Amino acid sequence: MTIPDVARHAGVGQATAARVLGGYGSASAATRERVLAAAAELGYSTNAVARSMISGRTDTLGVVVADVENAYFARAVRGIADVAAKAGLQAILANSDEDSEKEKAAVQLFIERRVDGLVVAPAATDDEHLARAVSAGIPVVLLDRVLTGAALDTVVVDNRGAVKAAVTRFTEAGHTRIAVITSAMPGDDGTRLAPGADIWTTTERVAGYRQALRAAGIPRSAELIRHTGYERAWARSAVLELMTSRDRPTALFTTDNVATLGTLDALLDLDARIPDDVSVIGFDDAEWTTLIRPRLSVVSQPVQELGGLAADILIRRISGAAARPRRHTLNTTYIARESTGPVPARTRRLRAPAECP
Amino acid sequence: MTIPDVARHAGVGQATAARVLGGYGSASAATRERVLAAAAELGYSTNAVARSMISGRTDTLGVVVADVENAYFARAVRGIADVAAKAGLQAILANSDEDSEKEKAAVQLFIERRVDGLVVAPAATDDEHLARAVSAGIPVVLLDRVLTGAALDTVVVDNRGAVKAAVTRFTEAGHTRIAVITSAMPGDDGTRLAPGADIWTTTERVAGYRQALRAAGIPRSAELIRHTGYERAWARSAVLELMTSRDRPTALFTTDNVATLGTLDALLDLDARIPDDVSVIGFDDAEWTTLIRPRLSVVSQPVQELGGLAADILIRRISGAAARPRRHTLNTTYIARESTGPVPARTRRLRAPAECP
DNA sequence: GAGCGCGTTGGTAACGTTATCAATCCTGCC
DNA sequence: GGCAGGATTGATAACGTTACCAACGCGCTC
Repeated sequence: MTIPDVARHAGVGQATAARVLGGYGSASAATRERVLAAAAELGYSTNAVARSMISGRTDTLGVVVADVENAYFARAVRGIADVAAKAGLQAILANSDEDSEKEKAAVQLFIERRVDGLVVAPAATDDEHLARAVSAGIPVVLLDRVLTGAALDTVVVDNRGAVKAAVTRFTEAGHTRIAVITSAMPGDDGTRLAPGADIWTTTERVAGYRQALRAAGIPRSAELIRHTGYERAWARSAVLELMTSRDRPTALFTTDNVATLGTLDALLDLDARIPDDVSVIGFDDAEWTTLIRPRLSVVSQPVQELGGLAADILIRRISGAAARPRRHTLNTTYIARESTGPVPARTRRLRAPAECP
Repeated sequence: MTIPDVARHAGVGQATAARVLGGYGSASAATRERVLAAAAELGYSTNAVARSMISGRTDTLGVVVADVENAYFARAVRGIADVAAKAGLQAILANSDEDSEKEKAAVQLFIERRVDGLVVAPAATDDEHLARAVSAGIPVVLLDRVLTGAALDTVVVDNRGAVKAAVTRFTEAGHTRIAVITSAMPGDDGTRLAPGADIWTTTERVAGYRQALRAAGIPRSAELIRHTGYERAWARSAVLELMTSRDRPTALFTTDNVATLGTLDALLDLDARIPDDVSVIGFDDAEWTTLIRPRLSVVSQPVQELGGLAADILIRRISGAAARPRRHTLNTTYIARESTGPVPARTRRLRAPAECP
């Protein structure tokens, strides 16, 4: 069922039927009614593909995140989809799994689909693929992560400052053995990153940790920085090892969801008492942080707003806003709960559980 | 940059350039090379919109769920997107918020977009909008929920059986005061559903609960069925009220994520000891269920497989499979952890915390 | 040497909409 | 009564690709 069909059935010209059905131009009340009636009778539905063909717009946004299953990205996607829907756009989703090749392939597909805009949480460290999108006339907004050197709108939080402030609470409470656990992919040893695994967010958070230590005059020690990879179980075993080592840390900062989960797994397995044996602060609040005892203190970020703002900027760009791309930094909040305390007088020996293979 | 441009630049006919770039038909190695070189030089990228225009396929799936932010749907969407991506399709996402009007609007949009297939977790109780999609040649697969009377492929778990089995563990342990908490919208009192809020999944789970009671010869009592609405805080206050009432339940079954979260909030606020004061089983395992003490016993469902299977069926339909639509039921697993125990000898009086406004 | 078949090539129609422009109708006014 | 001017109408081009078909050249066979 196409416009010519409806036009014939209503006894009007194609162009007239098209105007009524497309809601543009003018038509008399009488013809409008006849066309609408004919359309209803024939079960006509607009072909958005043909419309996009000529209008040049597809009313879609491409969204590339690491993994929707991750609560952080799920919330961000929700924020994007909500704002997009309000503007009549829909979101097409792609998961990169932090793999820059997958990300590039997804972006290429989005360019071919002629999406109206692109929200990307970049795993890649270069922006060639994104520049291609921009030069194809597709505005791009970066989410969660800055890409240095790329002239793109970017929506982030002040990761470095937030972590510095949080870790400073540790140092002010007297902690000097403070470890940081991330779920970035480790290189040879766990204290360095695998090539290509330098996600901006993680790097910034570790930098904030370093700044806090330096400000407190605490010498840095490499073995307290643990990159554990994107599986919860890997974070668990890294922390298990860390916490049973000689001169173990008395405070842990986890830079993300997965690291936090694995870290708590380990502490539970070790029967470590929080905060008596070890203090913990996590990055990013989750639905379960008030369900555990003690409740987990966290750095909370406005994730859904982050996504919403990204979509908002994109929509403005799509409708022609030409301002210089800039970085938008949203505020984080430190939520003090009960997982932090003073340095234990004597560090109790923790025993790793027997591992079952 | 279009095919005619590339053709001109390469000094070949349009059709020849089109064949090389579209990867169909035949072309000599020499011309292929020339065309590809010209395309690269001009920065040509296929226009998928134009391709869809004539091929009739858009290589997209429409996905309608209640809310991606909900871990259940996030996992399902991930399953769908993975299988789709493997087949060269991308997923367009729409959130219905359990609102059947939003769902219908989203489906209509998807029809206009000419998506190749549709995965829907229906909030609506009729299937008129879905029938429209089918008659427009778009195959539809239902996810998580059955729509009685609709001849559509459906991917679900045996909710009734799973809940019956779980609740039977309560009855076998001697519990007789067993409550069920759902996050369906309540009607006038909390024990009935609001009009239009009868989501199949919830109804089935409550039916399973009823069957288990009947099988154990326990008379049903309406005040033990609580529909609390889709906000965690609402589940909390309902449980607060329930657990401080006379003759309170000694076992709680929560039918979903949100209800489980709110229920645990309430029990924590009441200082209720699990399972000494009250036993708890939840539906659907979450990442935090092993993080709380005692660990939460749950009915676990293969959510990602559910989504993957839905996408799989859809893809088969798209490539022409004509078998009669049927229901696919995946298995759930009961995971026994530590949140269940025998009936307390004497029910300890629980005190509601002072509410702060 | 003519004919046949196959790989290659190019011209052109088609997909279903919106955009453009000219033609027509109607109304109000001088 | 004639005419200006706006509202309404319809024919047709255009978007960029794939589908279709005819034409060409080459090697091979009879």
